This record gives sequence, C-alpha cells and structure tokens, in this order.
Amino acid sequence: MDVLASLTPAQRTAVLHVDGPLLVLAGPGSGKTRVVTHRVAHLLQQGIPARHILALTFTNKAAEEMRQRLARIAPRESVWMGTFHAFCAKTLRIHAAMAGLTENFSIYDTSDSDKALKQAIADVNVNLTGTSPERIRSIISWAKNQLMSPDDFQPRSGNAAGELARRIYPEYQRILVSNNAVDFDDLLMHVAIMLRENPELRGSLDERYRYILVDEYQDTNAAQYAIARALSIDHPNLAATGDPDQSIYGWRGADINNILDFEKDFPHVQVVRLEQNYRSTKNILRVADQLIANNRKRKHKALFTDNPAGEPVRLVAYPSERDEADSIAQQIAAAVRTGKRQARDFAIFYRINALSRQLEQSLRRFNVAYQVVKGVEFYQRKEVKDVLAYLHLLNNPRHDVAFFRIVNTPSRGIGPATLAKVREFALQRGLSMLEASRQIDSLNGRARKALARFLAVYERLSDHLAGSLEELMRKTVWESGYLEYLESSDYEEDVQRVANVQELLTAAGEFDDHHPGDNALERYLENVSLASDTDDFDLESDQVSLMTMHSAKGLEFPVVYVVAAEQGLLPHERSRHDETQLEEERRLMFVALTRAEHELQISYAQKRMFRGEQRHTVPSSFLMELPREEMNVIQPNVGWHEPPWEEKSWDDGDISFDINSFDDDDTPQVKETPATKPAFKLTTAAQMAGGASAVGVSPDQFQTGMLVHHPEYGPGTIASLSGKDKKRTATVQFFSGEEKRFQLSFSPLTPMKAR
DNA sequence: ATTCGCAAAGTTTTT
DNA sequence: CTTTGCGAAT
Repeated sequence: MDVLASLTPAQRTAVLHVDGPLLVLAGPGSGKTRVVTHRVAHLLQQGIPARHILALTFTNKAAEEMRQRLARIAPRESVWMGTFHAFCAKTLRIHAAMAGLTENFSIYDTSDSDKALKQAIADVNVNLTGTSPERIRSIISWAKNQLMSPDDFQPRSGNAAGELARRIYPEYQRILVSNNAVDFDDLLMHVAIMLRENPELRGSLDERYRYILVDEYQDTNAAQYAIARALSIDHPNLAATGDPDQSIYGWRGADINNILDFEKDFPHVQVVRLEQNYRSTKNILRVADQLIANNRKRKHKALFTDNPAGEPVRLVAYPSERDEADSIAQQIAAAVRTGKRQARDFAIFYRINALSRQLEQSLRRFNVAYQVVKGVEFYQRKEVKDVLAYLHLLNNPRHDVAFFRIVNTPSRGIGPATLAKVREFALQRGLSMLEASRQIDSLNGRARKALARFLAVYERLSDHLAGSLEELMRKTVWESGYLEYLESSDYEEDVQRVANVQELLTAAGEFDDHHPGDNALERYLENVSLASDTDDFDLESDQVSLMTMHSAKGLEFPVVYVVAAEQGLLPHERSRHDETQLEEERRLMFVALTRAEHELQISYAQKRMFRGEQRHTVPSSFLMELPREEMNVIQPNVGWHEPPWEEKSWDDGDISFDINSFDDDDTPQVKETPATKPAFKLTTAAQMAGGASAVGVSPDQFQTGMLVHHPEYGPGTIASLSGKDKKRTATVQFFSGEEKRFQLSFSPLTPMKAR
C-alpha cells in the first residue's frame, strides 16, 4: 500500500513526519483523518512497532472511524486508538492502587456523580442558598481539570460558591474513593496526577507510548494537556491535529490556548497547514471564511477549494418559526419527491435542543423521515439503569449509588428509614452499603427480613459471575424479580420498558460474541459508561438529521440548514456580553456552516414562540458579518402569512404557500433581494473613534440611508434624521420590520460602514 | 408506596 | 411551552 498516493504536498509533509513534535492545523474538510491514518501507516512502515503508537480522540466515533480507515491501509496492525477517557481508564485499571482504588473500580456517569454529590452536600450539612448543586459541581469539575485535589483547592476569597465547594469537594471525593469509583473528570485527573508525582511511572509510559497523536487538540483541557505533555518528554513525538476555529467546548474546560501555544510549548515543532477544502463549494466556504475572519483569537488560515462555486448561500428571513420549519420541510419533501436528493442528504442544525420540536412537527406533516440526535438516551432510561445497576453492584460491591438504586427495585419493603440506619452503620464502620447490610444487627424483624431477601438475590447472582454476560444479565432480570415486575404492569410505558430490557439482553449477547475472554462484565460496564449517544446515530439510514450545532462537529452533509440565527439564540444570550464567549459562538456557527457540501441555507424568524411567549426577534449579529452581496438574501412579504387562511390551509393538508421554492417552475411568494446590497462590516463606535471611548461619537457621523446596528433591535437603516447636536434624532427602519426613533447622543446605535 | 399537582426553571455536553 | 423536582395526598 502506497501511503503517499494522491496526497497534496502539505498532506505529504505531515504524513512523512516521523520524529519530533508536529502540529497539523487542519481546516474543515481538509482531509485531516486521512492524513492522520496515513501517517500512522507510514510510521508502521518505518518499522515502528504498533505498541509504541497511541492515537487519542475525543469521541468513540472518531476513534472508530480512524480504526476502520487504518484497517484498510494497514490491516492486521493493532495500534491503540481511543478516547482520552478510555485510555485513562485502561491506565488507571493497571495503577488503581496509586489512586486508592482497586482494579474493578466503577466509572460514575453524570447521574451517579450527581447522587454522590447530593450525598456529600447532605453529609457536610451546608446551606446552598444563593448557589446550586450544578454550580458546585462545575466548580469541582473545574478544580479537577486543573489537577487540584481537595487539599489543593483554594477558592478566591470572597467567592461564596467557591467556599462551599471547598467544603463539599473533600467529602464528595471521599465518597467516590470509598465507593471504589471515579467520575469522568477523575479518569483524567488521577492519571495526570500520577504522571506528575511518579517520575518512574511517567518515564515508563513515555517509553511505551513513543508516538502520540492527539486529534481535535483545540478541545483539550488542562488535564488532557498535562497527560499528553507528560508522555512526550523523553520521546517528544507528539502530533497534534486540530483547528482553533473549531474550538467550541471552552465552556466545558477546553482551553483553546493549548493549540494556539503549541509552538511555544514544543520547540522545533513542524507546522503543517491543511488549507485546501475538499468538502464545500466555493460559495459556502467563502461565507464561512468571512464569518470566522471576525475572530481575533485565531491562527490565520487561508481556506480555499477547487470545488465548483455552487449555488449561492441562502439567507432567509421568515415571519415566524413555523414558517421557517414548514419551508424547510417543504423544500426537503420536494427534493426527495422529485428524486433530486435523498432524505439522508439533509441536516438541520440549531443552537439549542428545544428548537427541534417545531422542526419535527413540520417534517412529520410533510412525511419526511428524520432522526434527532439526541434527546432521551437509551442508557439513561430508568429500566436500563436499573438492570445495569445490578451488574454494577456485582462488579463492584462498593458501588453505593447502584446499591441505593436497586435495593428496593422492585419494591421489597425496604424504606428510607431502614436505609438511613444502614448508612449510619456503614459510615461508623467505614463499610460499603452492601457490606453494612450484611453486618447490621440493629434492625427490626420486618426490615431485617426484607434486607435479607435482597442480599439473597445478590448472593445468588454472584454465582454466575464466571459465565457469559448475557447469561448473567438474564439471570439478573429474572432472579431479581425485575422483569416480572415490569411484565405484570398494565402501563403502556412498561411494555416499552420490557422491550428495552430485551434489547439490552440482545446487546449483551452481541458483546459476548465480539469480546470473548475474561472480565466481560467489567469491560462491558466500562464500555457502557464511556459510550455516548451521539455515537450510535445512524448516518446510513435514509433520514434527515436534526442536531445541535455542537453535535454537528466532524460530520458533513450535502445540504445544511442552520435555523434560528437570532440574537439570544445564536449567539446565545449568556454569551452575548463576553467577547471570549462571543468568539466561541462564532466558531460554533463556523463549524455549522462548514458541514455543508453543496447547499447551505441560514435562516431566522422575525417572531418566535419561545418559552410559551411570542417574541419579536433580532437577527443574529453574525449575519452582518457575512458577504451578503454573494448570497441569496430572501425577505418574505410581510403579512401574507396572517390568519385566517394560514390555519385553514393546514386543516386541508393543502400546502398553500411556498415561501421559498427555488425551482423555476414554482412561483415564489417572496421577493428576492437581488445581490446588489453592499457588503458591510460591523464597526463599533469605539473603532470608528480610533480606539477611543464610544461615548462622544459625533452624531454628525450618521446619515440618512446609513446602515446601523442596535443591540436590542438589531440591524436597520436610517430612514430620516432631525434635530441638532444633542437632540439630533434618527428614525430607524429595522430589518425586523419595526421602526424606532433614537436620540443619537444617548442611544447605543452603532454605525456599520459599507466596505 | 405510589400518584398527583403545582411551582420553578429552562445552553451547548465528545466522556 | 416544556420538563423536572419536591411535597402532599391517597
């Protein structure tokens, strides 16, 4: 296999790089995965043993894709590829004792961790008024990402929530360790800390993993950075690939500076820029590129493509969210009906999950198949968690969260009072809940009997630990009485639950088939814990994909719709006032736009029903940053959609409008603005004043016809001006349709200058 | 022990 | 408009 076949010079440079640090700045659609896999194949060809190579990704899906692609060009080579978390779990199993754990430790998912946290809050008896468990959780998470143990963590003085977290964190961590459990952050933190504090271990792992590849490096957090760094000292062959412009997880602790400072961190680094895009049309790429050019915190990249220009990107203003959803559904239905495209060619992206509902409704009405990524997840369902909790407790008898979950499920008459006594006993003796249940002798007859019944079930199941996973699970749902309990129910939802349990059993059987060998239970549970729901959504089936813009990363679709480009939603309200967060929102939109191969439509609704109330919207400020002269800007006729005939037409199932059909044979009921609008760029008053304060910008700068932006009402043009000096007043016609008057010396109006 | 009802809150979520 | 959690009521 020629690993260099059909590579561009830049790609070839990256693939041929062997020793020393390497930074691959890969723009969207630049063939990054291909480069990475070919580079691994090349390393192998150079005689480097597979065991010395480590490829770290952020998602199981990315790891799986890499694995498959490598299998094609270098079959029979087993390079370890997986997520950071899976790698840390594997490492931590071997060195569990160093973190006070045993090899069979459990990985707590978010809900397990929440329960442990609640317990911790109750234990230290603090008053959370003025803050929330979520806040505490995020502070603790932050501390762990910074590799601060409970002893190290010192909040800034005067930070009330931080002070509470300082008191809760030690108890939370004590619970985790005594449960022989870790949360997601711990997986990284434990490994990072043991690498930091144990030079011998660090050296031996560095020696073992001589060639490390980290994908999506722009999304690494401090702990992941520390791990990658620690393993690249004696063998500094760290290859980072990523794109600063696609860093969208800053709010989760990812530090974009890791990639921006890579060249400082690793001297003599070879930097390769992959700037040619093989995915999108020229028009799409140009729009995305111009948007992201507004970010300050980035490394310059000159994106280009040899692909055709394609259709202009559409920017559509719909009267309402319903019009938006219906129009999109109608467009898709028409394209599918005429055979022009398949449903799977389409994706719809939104900023928040709550926006999927309207789109789903419309797609259903137009009979378009779709899948949503991802609301309620399989492994989060009650019945699935219940069954898995039995297995968790069998694998790790100290898993108290699992114990509490199943001890009375199905109900055996073990109530809160009994459990409180058991926990008290457990705390005094330093026992797990399970062990305390065995030893406690101070319970009344009834409670004692009930608890004994549960313990008997547990002991019986323990006998099957040596068998196959499926057999163990089957015994579990049977012996525990859980399946019986579900089947005896008349509720419709319990029928579905039985089916889900069956599905779980089937999956267990498949796991047995694919993972023969020892420790099936432990490996299965780890797999489940580290699985995510975006992993298994189905790109193959013929359905339209609906997802948040975050979930869209790494994917591509022939036709993409980005909806609800409105202030408050995109950028999101809580990011609006912070420049750093605003840039992240812009990157998020950049990611969304660059998913599109052939067609891209960006839209907003002029009014939107949100949280039960009808609101006027303001178009996203990002829309002002797009090259409108090259786009197809579409404004619907105001008022055409008003009742009564709107309602009526739906009842007939007769689609009586076609707000933006682009087929020539249809008559669009919208007026299309020809591409004559000048491009304009948002310029703040401060910039116009040469960096000085915005206050005192002369009202003289405003002229009739000028494009202006208002933080509340959005963009518009000055219809007329009157008055003098301080009283000079502008009447502004906003794009949202509203007209307002402002005294220029007091209003937050910003001029936008034509370019 | 389950069910009901009301109040409160409501980003994004690779693991 | 929704979902969720807690306390009261059966």
